[in-house]
Amino acid sequence: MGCVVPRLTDARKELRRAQIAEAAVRCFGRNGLERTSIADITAESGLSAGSIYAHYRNKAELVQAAARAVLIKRAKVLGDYAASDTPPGPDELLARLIAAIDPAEARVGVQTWGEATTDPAIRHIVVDMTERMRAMLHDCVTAWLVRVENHRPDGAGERAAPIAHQLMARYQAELLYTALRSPTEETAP
Amino acid sequence: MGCVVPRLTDARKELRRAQIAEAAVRCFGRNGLERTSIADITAESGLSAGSIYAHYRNKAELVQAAARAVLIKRAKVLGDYAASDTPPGPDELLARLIAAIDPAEARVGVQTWGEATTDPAIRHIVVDMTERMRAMLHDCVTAWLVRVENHRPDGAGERAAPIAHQLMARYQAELLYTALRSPTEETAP
DNA sequence: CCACAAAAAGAATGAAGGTTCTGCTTGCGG
DNA sequence: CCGCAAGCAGAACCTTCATTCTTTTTGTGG
Repeated sequence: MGCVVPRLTDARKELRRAQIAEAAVRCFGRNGLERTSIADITAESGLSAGSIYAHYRNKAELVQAAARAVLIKRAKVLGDYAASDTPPGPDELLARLIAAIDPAEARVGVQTWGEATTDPAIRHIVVDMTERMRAMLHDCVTAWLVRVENHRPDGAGERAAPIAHQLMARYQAELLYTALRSPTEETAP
Repeated sequence: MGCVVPRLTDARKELRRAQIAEAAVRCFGRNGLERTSIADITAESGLSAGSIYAHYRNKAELVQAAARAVLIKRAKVLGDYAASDTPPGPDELLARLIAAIDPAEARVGVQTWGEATTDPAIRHIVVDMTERMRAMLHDCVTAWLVRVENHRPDGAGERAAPIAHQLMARYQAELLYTALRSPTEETAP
């Protein structure tokens, strides 16, 4: 008895989902969340509409997946610095984060902000990841404070908060500027 | 001979355009740029579809008008402080600007950022207004520098630039947070 | 007052695109 | 090797608007 077999292993399934999500991110970055049709993603991913709907219930879920993918990738960059044993100072940290911004992903990121203003699911994702990133920034700054200013670990946390807040603001502003700079022209020799 | 007469005077026409644009801003703030149909604006403004199309060539133009309206209003608030003869310091200035943020308009503002990533017309409006606001911020800070630090006017401009840049970043971040905070619930006693 | 054209209303149109449906393909347990 | 269900492709469907067209209203110059 029992099922004859599920055809795609979980890992394969996740791979397909990722493949679709990545194609979606490229499309979104090029044409925007709403101006991207399923047909566009179909063309970009090489899969068919039916296949896409086998992996995502609807377009909204795809948008959420794309948003998550972009934000997670961004958080990962920050995580590397946070885990580093030689934490860079705030300005240096910001500079590195800015240098790591990918224009296409910045565009999708800003688009998700717009979407988050009305879509609760997206908003949750954005707010959640923003808080997570600010926490990592906070950890980073705290570590730096302890190293450079020889702060006691307990006092450093409090001092780090406004700095982390400001870093986040400046980083987000830079994301916005990057997204607005050269939105279409990118394939120049 | 000659035309019998144009029925609406220019002032009246401009009033209608504003009426429509304001209704559009309300709708956009509630449901987002793309999820707002002409029918929605029809209901909100009390006018008919035909009438709207008599004042705006298409929806894209309406979106542009809404974006302009929101940004101009924002710039006006800043302009008042810039024109003031007792310029507030950067932190005070920022606090006042933040206090003047209207949640609904913040939402539309953020939505236009998202749209600007792919729509050249909107991008132009957003970039243009952003630069204008930064310039006003710069003037504000310069005036304050001259007053408080007794800077020579020539040196003050250079010193003001990074401060204005940072203020802008923090202001925009605050706009984003406001837009993400309580996006739907607003009509509570 | 009248006539006339602008302006408004609202139904009609048509296209676009998300979702579903119908078979064909395929890889794996037996 | 065989068969079956999952994957997949792609056409079909159907809703949802943006936009246009037709008709009615309205305000003003003469």
